[in-house]
Amino acid sequence: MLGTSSPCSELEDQRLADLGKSLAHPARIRILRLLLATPGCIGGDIVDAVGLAQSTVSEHLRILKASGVITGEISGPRVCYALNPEALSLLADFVASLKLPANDACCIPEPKDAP
Amino acid sequence: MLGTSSPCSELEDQRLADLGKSLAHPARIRILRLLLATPGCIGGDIVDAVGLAQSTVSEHLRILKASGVITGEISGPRVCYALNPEALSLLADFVASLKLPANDACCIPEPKDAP
DNA sequence: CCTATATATCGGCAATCGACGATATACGAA
DNA sequence: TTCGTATATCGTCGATTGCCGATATATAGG
Repeated sequence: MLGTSSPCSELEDQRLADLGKSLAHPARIRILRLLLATPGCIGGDIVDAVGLAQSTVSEHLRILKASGVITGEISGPRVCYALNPEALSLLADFVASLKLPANDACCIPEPKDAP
Repeated sequence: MLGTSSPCSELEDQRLADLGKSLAHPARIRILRLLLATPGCIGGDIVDAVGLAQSTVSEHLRILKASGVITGEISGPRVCYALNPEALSLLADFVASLKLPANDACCIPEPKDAP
């Protein structure tokens, strides 16, 4: 039906929501903090730091990786996780746009009702 | 200065996660966009714009209000919703901090001192 | 080869989320 | 007052999430 009607809303809303979801759990925030603070962080240390089961931490890492916020590179028997802050640029820009005075940042959401 | 050294970043992690959760749904992103693009205060128009049931939209508005991202002021028979971008400052600062002098030195510091 | 380590995946369970319709409440207007 | 509009809340349902233990996979080393 609609599909490509909206130039910049539908898809971007979903993408922004995915990025928000990747930040929507304290364990994932903590993981990001650890990656920021640790020069060359690896998984085992993350498990200790967050205090959850290894499988649970692995799942959080999977979510962060899926949203692109972190990268995981196999390095021998371990995996090197690293921040990929560029993935959050879209979210950062959106949040920043909310602080600007009332302007039409992108496009005005249109009612579903079509003429 | 800000905090008290930070014996409990756990609270801040939770606060950041709550803010992230408020952005973790495309309908809520869309509502924020609408509030940004609309000069006046609106209520019922939001329901039309997101295309969900009125009770569902009200729930999303409640979530946004609970996290402080928007404010709702009673204005006659309607409610005037408005952005409160300051509530997102904590999240914005956190995201920005991830981009800073980040650890460019990826990965493990070599297994040099292997036993 | 076999063993130990590190990470990923599977199965299951309780809790939360998102959606809806129905209903309740608050206010202005007639 | 009563009526109509606008928003909030309630009850319920299916889907998803977060957590765990157990197991699978991959690699380094003996």
